Amino acid sequence: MPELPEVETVKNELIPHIIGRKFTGVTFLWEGIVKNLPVEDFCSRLLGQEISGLARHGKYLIISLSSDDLLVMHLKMSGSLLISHDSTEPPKYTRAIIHLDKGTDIFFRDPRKFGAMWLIKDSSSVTKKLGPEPLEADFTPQVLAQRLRNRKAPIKALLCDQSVIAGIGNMYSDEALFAAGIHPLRQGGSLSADEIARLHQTIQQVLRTAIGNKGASIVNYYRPNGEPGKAHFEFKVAHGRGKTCPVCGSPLQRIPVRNRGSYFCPKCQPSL
DNA sequence: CCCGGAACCTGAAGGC
DNA sequence: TGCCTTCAGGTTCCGG
Repeated sequence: MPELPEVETVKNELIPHIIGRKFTGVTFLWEGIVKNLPVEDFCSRLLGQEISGLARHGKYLIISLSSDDLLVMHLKMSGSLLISHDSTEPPKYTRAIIHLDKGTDIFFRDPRKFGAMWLIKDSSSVTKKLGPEPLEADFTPQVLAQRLRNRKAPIKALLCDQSVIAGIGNMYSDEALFAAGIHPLRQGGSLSADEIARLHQTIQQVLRTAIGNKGASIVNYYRPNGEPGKAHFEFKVAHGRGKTCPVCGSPLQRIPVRNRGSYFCPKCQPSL
């Protein structure tokens, strides 16, 4: 599932292949992937434009174009962006093929059809709803404390809320909470300053390690070259169905939080 | 504003 | 073998 480390990897590995390239067309295998305008308009506006930049905001990818258009993409749960250099056949579940000059294609593969693309003029419609970037210098323990203050929702749900912090999802929230020894159902506002400092540190550590491992490929995530990431090999609890705690050996527990499977160690992450 | 649950999707895996 | 249920989950929308 693409979260911040996966989207960051896609961005980094896509950049050398697409910067300076021009759009020569788009082939749709499922038109529902474009959300905010008819696909005909989408295609005609892209045609001939040159890609000048690629940035990540939270889990969003934003491609800047030679006009003032921005091509925004979200991989949601099961999306991949795969580079093809020689007009190879698109893999199963490819929903759109973005054709660039010099023989480069990008396959937007997405088995569950949650992925999305928008063509917009102003990135603020995307960025204004996002909280701070957890790996930026301005994300301090004090900022985290302020975002959690007086919140009654489970800390697990708040970590996954993009307006609280940008880029964290189900896997990395479970990993960060385990590393910090905090129970996923603790109310956000009940965390002590010590716990917030620990959580701030483990959020950054977990995300940085995963970026170093090029993301986690549990299901449906691939790097642009088609290879899987390796971050999931270092997961302690995330997706740990039927497993035991690597620290104390207790059986991991699974509870739904906001209808999302949350794995944790009942001994290392006590509820009070 | 805050919180929780449903809906959108489809394939994999496990139970019987 | 085959059917049924559960699990996977990012985001948005809706009701309280």
